[in-house]
Amino acid sequence: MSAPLPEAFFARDALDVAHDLIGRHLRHEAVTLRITEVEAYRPGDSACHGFRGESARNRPLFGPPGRLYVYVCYGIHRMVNVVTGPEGEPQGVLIRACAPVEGLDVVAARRGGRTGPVTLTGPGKIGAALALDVAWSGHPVFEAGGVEVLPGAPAAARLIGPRVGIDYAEPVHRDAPWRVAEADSRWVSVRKTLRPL
DNA sequence: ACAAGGATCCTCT
DNA sequence: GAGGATCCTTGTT
Repeated sequence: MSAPLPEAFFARDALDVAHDLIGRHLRHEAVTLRITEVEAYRPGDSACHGFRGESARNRPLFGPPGRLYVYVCYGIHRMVNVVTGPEGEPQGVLIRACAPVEGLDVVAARRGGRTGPVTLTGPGKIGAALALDVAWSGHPVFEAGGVEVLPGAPAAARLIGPRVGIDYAEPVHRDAPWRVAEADSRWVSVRKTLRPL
């Protein structure tokens, strides 16, 4: 039994938190996952949802750190972020892929009868596996009893590369190596644009 | 009230 | 490797 990482863990720049989150655990009820791939979205970043100001959807991004920011993408997928940095600055880390630790049977049951092996590579699959929706947006991850980020074991060997699906961003942000993944893990998406740290 | 587009996923070839 | 699915959020009339 380990306590969740404290609020202060998330009160840093999104890129620092992104690197430090690889190998940590994400738990919701019976399901525990090890984080294997993330992306940092930062203040002044034209790919960040907070770049064009605050709205009802992205409000948690501007709030204090250590809270979830959950939104719906393409009308289907629930994307899970953890807010970072000081209150007032829009920044956070998107969870893109995980490895199963516990509760894989529950995850499989949540896949709506879909056949084939359960995969956790891709942000939409993480939201589904943890049964999160936008009602969880704003929920703290440093308190026991809901969604928790646990210490796990940080990964020393990492890969970095550009983020996925943000071609609309300014080139300086589009090409920035703000995606981080665990090296030597099969639970990583879009591997071809990643390189050793 | 409406139209447009999206930090994706899955199923083909 | 390419294209369609699918529906919520946002900004504009």
